[in-house]
Amino acid sequence: MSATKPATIEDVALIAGVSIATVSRALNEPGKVADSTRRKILDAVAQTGYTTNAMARSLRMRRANMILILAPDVGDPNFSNILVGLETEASKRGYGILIGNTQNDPERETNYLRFISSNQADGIILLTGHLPYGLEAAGPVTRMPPMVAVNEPVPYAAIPFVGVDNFEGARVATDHLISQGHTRIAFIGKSTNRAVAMLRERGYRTALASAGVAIDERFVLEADGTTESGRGAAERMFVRDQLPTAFFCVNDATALGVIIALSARGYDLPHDFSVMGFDDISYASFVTPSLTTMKQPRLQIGEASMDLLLAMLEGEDVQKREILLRSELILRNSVALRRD
Amino acid sequence: MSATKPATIEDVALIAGVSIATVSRALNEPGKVADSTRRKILDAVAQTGYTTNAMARSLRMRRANMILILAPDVGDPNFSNILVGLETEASKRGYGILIGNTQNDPERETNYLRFISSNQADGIILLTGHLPYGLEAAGPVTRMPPMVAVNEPVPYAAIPFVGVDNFEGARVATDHLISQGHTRIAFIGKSTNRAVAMLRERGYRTALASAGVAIDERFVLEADGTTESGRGAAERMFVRDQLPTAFFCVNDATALGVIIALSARGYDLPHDFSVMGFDDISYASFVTPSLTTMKQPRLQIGEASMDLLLAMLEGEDVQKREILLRSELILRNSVALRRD
DNA sequence: ATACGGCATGTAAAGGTTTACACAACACAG
DNA sequence: CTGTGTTGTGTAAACCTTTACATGCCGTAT
Repeated sequence: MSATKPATIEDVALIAGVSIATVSRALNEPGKVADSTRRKILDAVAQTGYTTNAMARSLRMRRANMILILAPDVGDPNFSNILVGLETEASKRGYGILIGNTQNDPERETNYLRFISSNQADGIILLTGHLPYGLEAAGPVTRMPPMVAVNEPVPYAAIPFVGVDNFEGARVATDHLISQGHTRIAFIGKSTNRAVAMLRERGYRTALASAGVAIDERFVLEADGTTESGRGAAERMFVRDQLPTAFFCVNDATALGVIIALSARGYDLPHDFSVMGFDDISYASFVTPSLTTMKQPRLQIGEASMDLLLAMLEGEDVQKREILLRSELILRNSVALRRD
Repeated sequence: MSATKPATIEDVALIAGVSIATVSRALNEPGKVADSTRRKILDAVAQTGYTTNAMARSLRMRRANMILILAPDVGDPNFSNILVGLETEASKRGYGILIGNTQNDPERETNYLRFISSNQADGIILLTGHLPYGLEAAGPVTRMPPMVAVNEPVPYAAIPFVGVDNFEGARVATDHLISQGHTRIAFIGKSTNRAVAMLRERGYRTALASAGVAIDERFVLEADGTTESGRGAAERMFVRDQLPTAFFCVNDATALGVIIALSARGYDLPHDFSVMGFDDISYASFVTPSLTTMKQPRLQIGEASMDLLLAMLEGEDVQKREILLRSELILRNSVALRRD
C-alpha cells in the first residue's frame, strides 16, 4: 500500500483529520498544538513514513541548513581532522556540509559561490586564507554571506577567525629547544606573505629575545612550507661557515625535508642536530627520528569554527571575533640535549 | 539601485518584456527560443545579476543535483584523494557533494539518510562497505536511491562497485617479492570478513602457487589492518622456529607496524627482511626504509565512481556493474634481494 | 450580560521554478 | 482559399512547505 510518491504534509493532515498548518506546527513548534491532536498527527506521520521535503522548506524559509566549506585541498593531511570536527558539529546541530575543493583556482572559487547565491548554503567556512574570488564582484557588502576563517586568517577583512595561537605555540616550541641547551637555533620557513608563518617567526624571535639570545639572521631561512622547500633550505644552510645546533621549522612538512636532508648527509639525529616541527601531522610519529612538534587541536578547531559560524547564522550576537586555541608540545625523538 | 532581495525570474522577464516561461527556456534550452529574444533575456540577466534559485528548481524538478558521500572517516589518509576525485568529477558536471562522516555509528548513518528522503541528495557514494543502516527499514526496494560502492564492495547486495583490482594487485606484489628471490613470504593481515583483505590474500596465494612455492600456513597471520595490529603480528611471528625472509602486508598501515617491530628488534631493513605494503598512503615514502608498495589510483577511483553514479542518475543504462582499476608497483627501499 | 483575552485551529498566500497545454502567426501544400 | 505543420511564446498548474491573519470557542473580569 506504500505510495509510489513519498508522502506529503497533506497526506498526513488528511489522515490525522486536521489542516496542514496544524501538522506543520505539531512538527516544528510542538508547544503550540494540543496534546491530543499532536498524538494523532505523530501517528499519521509514522503511518505514512512522512519526511518533510527539505527543498520546499528551504524555499519557503530562505535558508538551507547547509554550510559551504572552501578548502584549497581537502586531501591535505592538515585539513583532515578539521573537516571531521566541522562535520561533527554541523551534524550535531542539524546542518549539512557541502565541500568545495578549490585547488586555489579562482574560477572554481567563483563557481562555488553559486551555492550561496542560489540559496543552497547559508554560510561559508574559509580554509583558503583569502576571500573567495569573485565575491566582491557578486554584489554590495550587504550580500556578503556569514563567513568564518579557519587556520589561515584572511588579511584586510573583518572575518572572524578560529585557529591555533601560532605566536604562542612557536614561543613554546622555541623555549623547549632553549631548555635543551640550544642557543644557535635556526628558523626554517620565513615568509613575507603567509600570515601563519609570520606569526610563528615572531614567536621564535620573542622566545629567543626573552632568553637573552641574540638572533643570527643567517639562521633565518625562507621556505614555502613544503617538504621540498625544507630540504632545500637545509642544504643552503651548509654553505655557511657556522651551523646551528637546532632547527625550528615552520611546519612538520618542512621539518621532514630538513630531516631528510640531514640524514642524507649522514648525520645522526637527534645526536648531531635537533629538529622541531609544528602541526603534528599524521606521519610525524612515523618519521625516523619521530618528530617533536606542536600539536594542533584540529578536531577542536573544526568544532569551534563551525560553532561560531552557526551562532552567527542563528543571530546570536557574536562578540568574539577571534578564537585562539592552544597547541600542545609533543615530545618525541627529534630533539635532544645539546651535545657539542 | 541593487535590490535588497535577489532578482527572480520574474524581474528578468519584466525587463526583457517576455514571460517567465520564455526566460526559463532561454536559460535551459536555448534552442527553443528565438535568437533576438534570447539576447534581450541575457541582457536582462546580466543587468539584474539573476541566479536561479536552486531550492525552487529542485522542488519543482524533484532533484537536487547533489550527491551524498558516506564514509566511516573522512580524515582517513586512504580516502583523501578519493574525495578529491569525487569532488572534481561532480563539480565538473554541475553537482555538489555533501559529506557524511559516519564513524561507523548506525545512528549517524540512519540520520544521513534524511538527505535522501528529504530530496536533498539524489544518490549515494558508499565508502563504508555496507548498506547504510536504516535503509531497508526506510521503505520498499523501489525507494532505494542510486548508489555506488567505492573501495570496499558491499556484500550480498547488487551495488555497482568501483575500486582497485585487489586480487591482481596482490599477485603483482607477491610476484615482485618472488622475483627478488624470496620464497618464505609471510602474509600479514588475514581476515575472514573484510572482502578487500580476502581478495589480497587470494592474490598472494595464487602468485605463490603459480611460482610452484608451497605456502607455509604458519606464515599467514591475522591482523585487522591497523599499524598496531601489524606490529603485533610481527611479534607473534618471532615465537616461531622458522622465519620468513619477506613480509607481504595487507596494507601500508600494517606494513608500517611490521617495520616498526622489526626495527625495534634491531634488524637492518631491507637487508635482513623485505617488507611490502599495499595502498601507497601518503607517508609510505617517509618511513625508513621507504615502503615498496602497490599504488592505488585514488584520484581515478574517485572520478570513475562519481562518473558511474551520475550516469546512473541521468538514466544512462549502466552495463558495467564493476569497474576495477589497476594498481601500480612502486619500488622503494623496503624490498631487496634475498640475502640469506 | 457584555467585553475581552487566550488558546487551538483553519484559510490562504507566498516562496521561485519548470513545463504541459494552449494559442497565434506564419509558411506551404493541396 | 482551406488545411496542416512548424515555430515561438504565453498561461497556469504543480512542486511542498511555513506563517500571517482570521475564526471560533471558552473562561473570566467587569
